[in-house]
Amino acid sequence: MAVRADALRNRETLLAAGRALLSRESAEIAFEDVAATAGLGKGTLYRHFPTREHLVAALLQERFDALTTDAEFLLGADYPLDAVEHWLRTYDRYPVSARGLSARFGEALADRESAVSTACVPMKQGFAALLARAQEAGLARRDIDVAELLAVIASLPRLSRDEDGSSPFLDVILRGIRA
Amino acid sequence: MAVRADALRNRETLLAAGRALLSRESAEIAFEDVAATAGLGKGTLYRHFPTREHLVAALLQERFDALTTDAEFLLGADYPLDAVEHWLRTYDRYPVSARGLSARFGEALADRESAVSTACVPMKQGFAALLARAQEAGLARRDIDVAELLAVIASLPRLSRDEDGSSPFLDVILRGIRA
DNA sequence: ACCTGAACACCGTTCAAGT
DNA sequence: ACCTGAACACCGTTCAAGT
Repeated sequence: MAVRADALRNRETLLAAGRALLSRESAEIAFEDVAATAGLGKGTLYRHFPTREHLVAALLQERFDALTTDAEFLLGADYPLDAVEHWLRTYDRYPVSARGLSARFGEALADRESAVSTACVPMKQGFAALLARAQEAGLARRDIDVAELLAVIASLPRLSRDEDGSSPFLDVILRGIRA
Repeated sequence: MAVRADALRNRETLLAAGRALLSRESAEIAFEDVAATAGLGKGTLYRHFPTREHLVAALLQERFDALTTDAEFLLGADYPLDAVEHWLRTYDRYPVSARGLSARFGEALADRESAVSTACVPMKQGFAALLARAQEAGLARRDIDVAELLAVIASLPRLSRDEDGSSPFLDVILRGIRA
């Protein structure tokens, strides 16, 4: 049950390499290259992260956690709908950047089986609570699937981005959510 | 300048093979397999379709054409906003199905350089005209990027689909479009 | 003018051998 | 218990030789 020190260190090295690759290339990452950049064997990479999805999930974990905290905090806000919109803007602005990553993210969020999907369950629940409050106040529509909403926003084409990193199309969606 | 008969026939065979592959597999298509299924050499495939995008564009052409015709027809409708919504529902329901295809489609639509993008210029223009009419009537918002709107709808997660093939999330977007 | 398929390269994945 | 890298497989792409 004890985790060897070198195993832990390797895991960190792999994550660092993954982070570097994801932020550099706008396109796709050669999974193999993560191992190479980390200076480790391919087998080690596969041992720690069975699929590239698992690596992505681990990399996004911090962001998920931050967003979960945000949601919990906003639960105490005065205006439920404002809280929902504020959270979604933050969510959208989060530089899931790195092109392919956001697309993959969107697909994964909608697919309940995926590694990323389970990694962000708390975040989803946090936002669902926020939304529920707005719905109960009669401010938001009830026919909204949280997973789909988040997936759509995550995969908003990253082309037309404003300077602050937000997507102009988000306004259309926010407006569509209101009751 | 004259096209050889066998070249034309091969092109059709390749398209048929591509169609078959795209409708069967829910996931991705091995580009190579298109040539194999068609019973032709890889070189022939590459001659006709330099990238898999070009093949996809050719396959989608009929649909684009049909949608362009729809848009032209609806330009004569009585209620501009209804016309816009009707057209978008048809667009959404079009079984661009085959999983990966719709995602690829969404990305391509947003990317002006892509082969798919140029293939659907008339369709985009047709819809843009419909939308402009609704905007002039004060029924639709003006801050809408046509390419982005179509790209988003095309990449709506294909998971939660109603029986008729439409996405429930489309309602959120339609509502968000209204002035 | 077009077609073919061998040949090369790249990348994902596994696993026997090592520590 | 974990790491390594050779080895295999698959697929994309090119191109010299053929018709």
